[in-house]
Amino acid sequence: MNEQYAKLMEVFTGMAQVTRYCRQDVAFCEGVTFHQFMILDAVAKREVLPMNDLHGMLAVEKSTTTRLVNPLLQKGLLKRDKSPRDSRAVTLFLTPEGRKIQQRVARCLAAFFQKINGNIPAGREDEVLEAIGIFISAIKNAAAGFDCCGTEPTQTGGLLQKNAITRSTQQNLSPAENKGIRHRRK
Amino acid sequence: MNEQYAKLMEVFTGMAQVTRYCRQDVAFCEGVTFHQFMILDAVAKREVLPMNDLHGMLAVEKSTTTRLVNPLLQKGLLKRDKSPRDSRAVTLFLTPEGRKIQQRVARCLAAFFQKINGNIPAGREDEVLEAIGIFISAIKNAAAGFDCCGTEPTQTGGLLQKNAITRSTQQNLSPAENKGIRHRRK
DNA sequence: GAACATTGTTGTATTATACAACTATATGGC
DNA sequence: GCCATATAGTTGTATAATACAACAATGTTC
Repeated sequence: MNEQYAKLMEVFTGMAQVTRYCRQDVAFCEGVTFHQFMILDAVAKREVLPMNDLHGMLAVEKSTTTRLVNPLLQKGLLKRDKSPRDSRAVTLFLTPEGRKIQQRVARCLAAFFQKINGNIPAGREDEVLEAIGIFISAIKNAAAGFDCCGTEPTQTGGLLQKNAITRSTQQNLSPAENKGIRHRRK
Repeated sequence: MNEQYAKLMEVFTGMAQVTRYCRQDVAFCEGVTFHQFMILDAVAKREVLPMNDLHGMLAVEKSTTTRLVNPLLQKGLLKRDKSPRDSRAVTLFLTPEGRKIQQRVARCLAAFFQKINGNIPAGREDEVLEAIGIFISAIKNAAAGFDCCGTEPTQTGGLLQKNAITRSTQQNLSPAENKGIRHRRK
């Protein structure tokens, strides 16, 4: 059991390292970052993607979705439309330029993936991929509603939302006691 | 091949989601974040950990290491020492409080890990874990020196360092003239 | 001992991200 | 139809993570 713990810890460490490789602010290819490409790819797959679906795919807050999508709009790779069914909702689709970039990056990525595959012992590629899938699902399920120290119910139900636990214990540093009150503007 | 691509893309998406679960700024347990715990754990394992080793473990720049360690020092969970061999170098060790927290969080984490294991089909736990290990190594190897679109040699040799590719949209490179002004101590 | 290399910190800038408050729209009960 | 409430998205604000550059204090080499 203790050994299992050590192994898992190592796995998480490895995942953290790998994750940092796909660094968010670094352009992977064609001027888009890895995560930006994930969005392009998701849109490409669906042709027209409701913004609302993106929150879940990225596992982030809706405001974050907005901000992650913004640079792609600014670059002219994505466009927005109002949903005809619900005029609050927004859908995303690729511009011609966006489609071009998506395809180019996909080709680059395929090369990367091939290199990864080349580093997996021959014949075990499928097995390994399947195992990762299992593992990821296992984590997601374990994470859903898991509350380590009983700090709080945390029944927000989000798939991976574990927020709300004492947002940082950051004390002093910059006092900045301007705990400004929310003023309605306009 | 195209299917392989789709599968890998899905895996990366899943990893991104899972990673965000271990959100960096959110306390996981006992007031420390997941990543902070990784540091505590690393120190606990080695008793005395040279700061310099941490860069690689975390796969970050040295300045980042400094800043990631800082909150743990402030909380009194870690202390620093000068290395006796090299007075530039710093080593880290746990305070009694730090040891206590590390153990407590480790227990929480063990529960989490157990839950994960519980979500893996019975009898396949080891197989799955091994596969992840293989996969992570494969990515690391593939990432080392991989340059998607031939933007540049990028022969910096770091294990996962892929920096230096057009940092964001930043165009105006700082002129080369700031290159030789190194000595002006005190 | 001077030139260079290494370790760590600090200055600066950018991205990712959440939460709260807000706007605009939808929906269900009456 | 009208209100109360719910939902989709945006914006204000704040913080963390992170890199790179420049620096300081040491070590190393010849």
